[in-house]
Amino acid sequence: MEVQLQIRMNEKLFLRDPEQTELGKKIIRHSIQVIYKNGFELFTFKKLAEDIGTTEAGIYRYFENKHRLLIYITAWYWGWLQFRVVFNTNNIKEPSVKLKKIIQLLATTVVDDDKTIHINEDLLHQIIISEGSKAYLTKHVTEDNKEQLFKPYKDLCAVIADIILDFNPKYKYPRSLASSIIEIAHFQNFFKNNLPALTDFGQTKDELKVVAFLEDLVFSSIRKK
Amino acid sequence: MEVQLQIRMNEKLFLRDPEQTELGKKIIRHSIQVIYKNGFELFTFKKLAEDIGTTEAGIYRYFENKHRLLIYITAWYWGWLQFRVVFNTNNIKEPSVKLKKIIQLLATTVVDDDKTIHINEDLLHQIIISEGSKAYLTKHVTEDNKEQLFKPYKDLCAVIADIILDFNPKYKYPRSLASSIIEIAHFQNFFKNNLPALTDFGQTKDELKVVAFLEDLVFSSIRKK
DNA sequence: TTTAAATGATAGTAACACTATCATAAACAA
DNA sequence: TTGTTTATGATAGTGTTACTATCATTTAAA
Repeated sequence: MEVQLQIRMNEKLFLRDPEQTELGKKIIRHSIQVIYKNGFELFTFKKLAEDIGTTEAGIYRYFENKHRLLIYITAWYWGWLQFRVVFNTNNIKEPSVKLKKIIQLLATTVVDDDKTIHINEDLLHQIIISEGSKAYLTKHVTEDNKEQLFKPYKDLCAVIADIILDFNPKYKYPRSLASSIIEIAHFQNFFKNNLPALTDFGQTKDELKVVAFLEDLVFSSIRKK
Repeated sequence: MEVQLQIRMNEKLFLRDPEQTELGKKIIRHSIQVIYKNGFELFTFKKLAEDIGTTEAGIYRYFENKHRLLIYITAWYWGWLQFRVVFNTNNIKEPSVKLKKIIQLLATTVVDDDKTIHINEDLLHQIIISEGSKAYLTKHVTEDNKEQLFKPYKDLCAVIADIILDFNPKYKYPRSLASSIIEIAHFQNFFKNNLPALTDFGQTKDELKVVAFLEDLVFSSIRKK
């Protein structure tokens, strides 16, 4: 039996649903590669079109602009990550074990997931680390938020916050801690590879050090005092 | 007696030193306003030139491009913040008191500093929160880093890490914790105002809640166990 | 007072971020 | 089968952005 994972996306993110057509799926797959290669600032629909072998106009039929496409792929990532969190913490009773699992999922390299053929999850993870925050660090974040574009991020955050409360119902900052874990996981990963002086991990490529730092931080904070 | 604060900037950041001329100082002052108003993506040298009453070519004589200008003003901010940290923790013996002071400096609204006439520190602080990370989240971060463009950030981080070690010499992640404090202070502030579901601070504009969260996080982690 | 440096004014180019139009190919319905 | 949507391809065009270049003029330093 083969299981295919499909993540339902907010319809306001696109003009035409990219999951429904071949070209649409190509746009998603190739956009991840082209953003990874160029960085989001130098990423253009023209480059993407050339990579796919279509024209700019073709892309514009699916996405209003490159920023919406970025929100789309980040939203997809958050939805996918939430699935993995729920899946991997299922049947675990101990909230501490769940939290450790989550930290590991957040902070370590993604292994390409066969359940989604047209998305390279490892590249996507790298993009989220260096470009993800640009999805919401804009002047129009409030309007975008009203359209629920960041719901997958907020949902994931809520799931983690609930587990934190499960561990210690008296902890006062479950959501702030949840969003901080997510952001730190990405930032420390970026710093480790690009600005190592901002970390204690040196040039060692060992992601487990980020995990150890996060575990220490989280469990120190939420332990019952 | 009047004290003027001048922060020595890396010469690679500019083509002509903006501190040395009237137009240069106008570029810095107005760029903060125009970036604040438009956000960095929609900020252009043309808009800045119009705001100042000069021409695009005039700006290009000082800065290679808008990204270098962003690095310049973020670097200035880190330099200024380090000065404030050192100044405000001077003569304090207790590292815990120092750390609380630092958290407060990082997480609360800046009061405009009269020692630098041509810079509005409150606006600058707002820009750092929403645009600051874009200075290094690029494909060319490694080359920029080789030119020492992020030294002020790294220096500030080192100062904070030293105080953390002073509090607990056995703590294993002083630099990662320092950079995390800085980033969380900004992100939680941004989330509080724009994506409140990612925090526990609701729509209350009370910055002291971010301070309380950070203090709890930091002192839980670094206390001697 | 001479000379150099900084600024202003203007023009120009390649790329980017779109919008519009029309032809064709594939899918689907009568 | 034919007729009709629907998706795609191909091409063109517009306004803006991100620069570079040139030359005249004003301001500051020697």
